[in-house]
Amino acid sequence: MRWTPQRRLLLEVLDGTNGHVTGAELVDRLRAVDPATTPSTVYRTLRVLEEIGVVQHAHGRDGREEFHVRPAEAHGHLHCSSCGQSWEISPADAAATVQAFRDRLGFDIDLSHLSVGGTCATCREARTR
Amino acid sequence: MRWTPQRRLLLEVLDGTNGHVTGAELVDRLRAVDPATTPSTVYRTLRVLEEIGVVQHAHGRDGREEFHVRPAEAHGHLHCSSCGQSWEISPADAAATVQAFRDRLGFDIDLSHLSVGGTCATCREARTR
DNA sequence: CATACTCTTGCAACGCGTTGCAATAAGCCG
DNA sequence: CGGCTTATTGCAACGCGTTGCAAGAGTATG
Repeated sequence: MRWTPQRRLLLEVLDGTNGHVTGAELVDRLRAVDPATTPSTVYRTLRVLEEIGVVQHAHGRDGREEFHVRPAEAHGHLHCSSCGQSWEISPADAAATVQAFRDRLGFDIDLSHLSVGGTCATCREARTR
Repeated sequence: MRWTPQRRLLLEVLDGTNGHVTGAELVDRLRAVDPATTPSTVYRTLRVLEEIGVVQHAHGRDGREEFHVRPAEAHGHLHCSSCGQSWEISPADAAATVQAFRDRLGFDIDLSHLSVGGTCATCREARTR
């Protein structure tokens, strides 16, 4: 792995980011610092960073990429299709599900890539009221 | 809702489809019948069909759209990132998960849009062996 | 320090899906 | 049947992400 200016910059920007970012957002922030930034380089670098565990990505409800920086633990995400908010699924909450799929179907869920759509408690109450 | 030739054609092609199709595949099949087919019309029509329950869509592991035709029941999908195969999650298997999220987080999972990545039993065994 | 090896970059083009807008054509009503 | 309203279409352009390829720049080596 080579230590290039572009990668240095991407890591800097990622450090200034907490939580989730889409690919496009990252490109924008990078361009704000270095207008010469190229999307292909950014996305390629993100893939490399994912391989070595610096970021993880999943897909939002619309299929767009969302990157999660330096995750303490693998965890999935919840997206409310009504209010648009999103939350992390705590490892504790996910564990039972992961276990259930492993036991019943032998399928090993990739938690880091898990993105679940639906309706959050608040929106559901607001709707049924 | 208007009954146009384009919609008629799309429904015909959907009828000749079992299981899952990506948007691009549909456009290709439609073009094979009518070369004048326009992507925007196809995707717009698919959205309409989804609203009235004829199809449902989720996103594959790469974020691309996958349409499911005339689903008997809402159900999620499992995608193996190793062999690329995909399976339906039976309502029975999904029920416990849906219930768990509702109970613990108040979150109401949209099963029809659920797409879970991971490693299938076969691939996992092949790998650990 | 110069050299070679090969990993990275930028470019240009592509693929999938979406959107705004003007033109078209369904379906309704007299 | 003919005209009217408005849903639908096609076009063109855009947004996000990917890929092939040749040029460029890290890094290790002598």
